Amino acid sequence: MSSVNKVILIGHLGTDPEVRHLEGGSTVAQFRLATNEFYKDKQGNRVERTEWHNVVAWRGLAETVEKYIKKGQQVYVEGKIRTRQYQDKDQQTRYVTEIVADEITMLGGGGRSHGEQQGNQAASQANNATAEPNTFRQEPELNELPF
Amino acid sequence: MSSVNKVILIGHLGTDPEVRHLEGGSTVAQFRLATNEFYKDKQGNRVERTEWHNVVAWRGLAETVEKYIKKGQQVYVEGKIRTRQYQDKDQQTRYVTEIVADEITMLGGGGRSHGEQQGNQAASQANNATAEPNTFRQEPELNELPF
Amino acid sequence: MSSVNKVILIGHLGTDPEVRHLEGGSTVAQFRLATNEFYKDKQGNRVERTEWHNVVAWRGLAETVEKYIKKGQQVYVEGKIRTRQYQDKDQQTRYVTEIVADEITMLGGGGRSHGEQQGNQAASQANNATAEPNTFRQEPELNELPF
Amino acid sequence: MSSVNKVILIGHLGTDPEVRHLEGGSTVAQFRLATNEFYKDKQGNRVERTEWHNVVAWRGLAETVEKYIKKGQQVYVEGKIRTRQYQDKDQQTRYVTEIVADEITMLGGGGRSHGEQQGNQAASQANNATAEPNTFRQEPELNELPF
DNA sequence: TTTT
DNA sequence: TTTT
Repeated sequence: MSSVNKVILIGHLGTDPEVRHLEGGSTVAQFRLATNEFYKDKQGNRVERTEWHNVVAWRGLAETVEKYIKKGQQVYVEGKIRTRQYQDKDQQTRYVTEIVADEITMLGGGGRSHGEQQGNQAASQANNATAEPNTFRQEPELNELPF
Repeated sequence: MSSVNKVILIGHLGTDPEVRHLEGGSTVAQFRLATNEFYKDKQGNRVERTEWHNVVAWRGLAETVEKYIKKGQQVYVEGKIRTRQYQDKDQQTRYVTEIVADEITMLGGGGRSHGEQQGNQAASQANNATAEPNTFRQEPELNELPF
Repeated sequence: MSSVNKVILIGHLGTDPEVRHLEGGSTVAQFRLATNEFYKDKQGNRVERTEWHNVVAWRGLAETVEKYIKKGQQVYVEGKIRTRQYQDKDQQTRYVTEIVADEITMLGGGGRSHGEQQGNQAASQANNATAEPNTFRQEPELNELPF
Repeated sequence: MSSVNKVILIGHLGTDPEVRHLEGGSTVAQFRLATNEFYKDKQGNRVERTEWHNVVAWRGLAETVEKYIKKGQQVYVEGKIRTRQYQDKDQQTRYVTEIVADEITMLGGGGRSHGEQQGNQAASQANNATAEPNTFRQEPELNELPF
């Protein structure tokens, strides 16, 4: 206890979010977010490496992702790391590490692709009244790990 | 480009660090760090969930980890997320997500176990002169992903 | 818009928190938190510098601070920077920068001073059920800047 | 000791950076960075509040700021809080709180104003080889507080 | 496998 | 003094 598990990412979405509406009424949105780093290999060559993060958003935040966040967009994501296990098709235990988002902010001024500007305005209205436009926060709530 | 990949953890080590001295002269230290969260399940019962993070430190930071960080200790870790793939014993591709540490700080005032206070003093001397005692930073350097 | 203003501090309280119960029913708690850095001056001497942060907590978080956080304790504080102005006794405009806390976590295992261990247990019960014991979060709410 | 003092900001520059080249050869760059928050006042009206941060960058990071960062640009800033005192014109002690930057990343894809895209490419070459293009890091060094 |  |  007395622990902290915090992740801060700024990157671009590799695909449109996948959204599922669960039987209990919850919504889950998932997308892959790319961050990049550059380093020199042993030969002194400059190499780019892309890290792909599995971002998951729940409930209200998932619904906002569904409406306003698109492939290619640059976003700020704040959340926590969670590794969960599942059985693959051969019944072997596999692990996947995800970033469970608490807050997602659209960066870059928007307006880059079709309808995005409208999206942002709508987002402002849909959003929690105390948050900034283009910033979406997960309401603190039960966190049931329903996978 | 223009991306951010940052992780901040506070937790306790589940085991002593494993340290390897590579043929090229580099040192790598790895340990598992526990963070805990509490939530209510659908029946309203309070459930604790432990997240285990794979922390990796390189070079000077690894050597400091080897000397001063022990099982059970509470530490602050700042770093970045990196997922790498490897072949398991059945030649299947597997993925593991790690936290590559840039900075590790001992918390809790030390003195909890044998020789720790001495350890901290030695650490201050071993450490980068501009950093705080008990705070260890990775020198920015080539980052060759040698796994 | 689309902005981020986030502060993460780990330090020790310089004094017991000052708590005020406002006429509207709100509670405010304030304390000074010390962080330390070490650097070399131009003569190569090692110098320690203490930074004192003005931390402010509101409502439920303030009440928790009042009950469980004491002078000397090591805490993790997450929040945002806010500079506000006021008139000093000579009617001159002065500025003070504060950290408005969203989350406070007790570090170091507690038990260092009188009754602290009991305090932590009580804290677990008083706390938001989905949070960790020893971690206290501000409920997202109207943020009226009543100073 | 064992402390953390970390600030993460995403905002827009209110003015072009002011850059000074000190007699000792050091360079300092300063700019004001705006972050915004929205809240409801007691009457339920939605109010915007802008927080202005004093950002300071030193040495190589200052030179990069001088070359590539302009008024209006959206940037990510990582650094630490520092409050310093000075004597005002009436010989009264005044305090100012600043964010001493360790890392500055240009956001928003650039290309918004004249020559910015070229600027980014030049920046990549000027920059530390292991960092990302558009991300500029302070080299860890003596930190002499020369104000 | 940690911690309280 | 920024941005949408």
